[in-house]
Amino acid sequence: MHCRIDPHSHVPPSQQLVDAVLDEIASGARVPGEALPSVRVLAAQVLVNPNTVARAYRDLQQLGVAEGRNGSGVFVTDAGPQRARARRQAETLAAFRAARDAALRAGHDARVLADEVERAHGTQPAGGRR
Amino acid sequence: MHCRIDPHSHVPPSQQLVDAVLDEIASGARVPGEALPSVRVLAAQVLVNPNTVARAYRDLQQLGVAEGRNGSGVFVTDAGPQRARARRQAETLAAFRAARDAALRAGHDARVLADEVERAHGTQPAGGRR
Amino acid sequence: MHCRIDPHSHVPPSQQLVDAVLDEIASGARVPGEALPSVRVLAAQVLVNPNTVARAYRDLQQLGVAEGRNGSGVFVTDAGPQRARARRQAETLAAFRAARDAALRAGHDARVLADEVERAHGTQPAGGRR
Amino acid sequence: MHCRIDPHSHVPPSQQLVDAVLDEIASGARVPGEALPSVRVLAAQVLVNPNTVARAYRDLQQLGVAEGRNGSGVFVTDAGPQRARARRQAETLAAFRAARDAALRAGHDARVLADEVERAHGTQPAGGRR
DNA sequence: GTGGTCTAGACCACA
DNA sequence: GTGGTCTAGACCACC
Repeated sequence: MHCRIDPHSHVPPSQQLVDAVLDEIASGARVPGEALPSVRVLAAQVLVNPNTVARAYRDLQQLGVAEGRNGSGVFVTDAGPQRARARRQAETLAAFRAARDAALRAGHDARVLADEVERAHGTQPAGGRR
Repeated sequence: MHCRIDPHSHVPPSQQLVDAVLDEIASGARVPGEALPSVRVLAAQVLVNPNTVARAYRDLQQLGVAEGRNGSGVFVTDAGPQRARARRQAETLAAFRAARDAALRAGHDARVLADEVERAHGTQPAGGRR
Repeated sequence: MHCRIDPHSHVPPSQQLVDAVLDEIASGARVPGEALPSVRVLAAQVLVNPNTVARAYRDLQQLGVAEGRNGSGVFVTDAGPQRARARRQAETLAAFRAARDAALRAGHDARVLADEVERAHGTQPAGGRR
Repeated sequence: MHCRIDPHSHVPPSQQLVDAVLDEIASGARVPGEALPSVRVLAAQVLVNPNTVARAYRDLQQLGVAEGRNGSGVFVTDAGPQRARARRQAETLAAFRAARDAALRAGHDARVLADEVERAHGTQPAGGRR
């Protein structure tokens, strides 16, 4: 899991985790039937409380992209990749438009912003993971 | 003040107010020496508690963008427009980049995103207000 | 009236005015029977609302150092100088000790502070007005 | 936390708390990484509303002297002692000079005031805590 | 348990 | 009328 949790962000850590896992599933980095990292392992890795990870996993199950099996862990569902992709694409597009509007409203030039996107294209491959 | 407070957003209402006022000052819709809406009036207008508006105004003063004059109101400072512009431009650019990265990571095409920016150029004039 | 009202101070403007007038009476710059500046004149001079001056004058009368006569103004009482002196000396000494304690607590050197007092002696004559 | 909140003072309780905490950090009584008393505990201790303490802690964070960690408490930052010292020394020196001027203006003798400082030297050690 | 924010209502001082 | 602060009690998310 290549992600950094920003405790100063307004979006709560548990949701940052959900988004990160959705990204991994959507990008194919996690395939159906594959297990997610254990709660305590992931908690140690991203430096948050295990309860926070547990909550994120619960949310992922509620979204239908993951399922908990007895006591053996949490696994990506068959429908996971599709749902994750749909959800993340819709979310990020909406967020992108909102950020674009705010930036234009603040006086940024549309050409400069478009250039920010084009330039990032090489640096940040579309389907890759961070 | 043309703004809507979204109580479901993760960003707290008081900060939404701060951002809205910064936008107005940055865009020139409020000029130095001009009074902001009174706490009570704005509170009634955006349907939040007066304390929430008071907190936003307090933050604006702390940013050096507005100053409260004892019993007569809160006014835009001389340095207000400059500081508001600088702050909003930095904030929105950072948010734009973050949203761009998230969108690319979710699989959106860079050319499509760039097009989103270009197309919005006419609809959303750079210096305009919402 | 040589005084500046600081609207950013925690001590309210009306009390700053009271202190300034007490200083003048205590120092002998205003003698018994002498009229204080009219409310509106003083208000214009120190850039505060006439109500604020009126309140200060009311407080001065309540302290017994000034008395309002019919409609002709507010005048220094016979006991004014004595009371003003007593009050200001007690107040300023207490404030001085408190400021001294806070400064020492913050790590300032007592010798340096004492020097601040000695050096000011020439600059700031003891019985003078600012 | 050895402090008394004076509800009759013109300086608001939340700022009295800020000053008290700054004093503690500046004096070394609280070291970087150390937690401040919890909002609720301190509120009970000094007999103010928890919101008042929360506001003081918020101000301390905004000064860069403390940082809130999400659910575990508020902690002194690495730069805390340095910033607290700088701020308190500047504040108390300014207040000392103002009190000195007022005392001189009220007729106190400079030598007596200087003596007040010297005499307190033994009683009130420079780096000590109250 | 922790802090962070909001709502609601009050008081104060100034204009 | 204005802003500024406090109190009181609630909700949320994290530890």
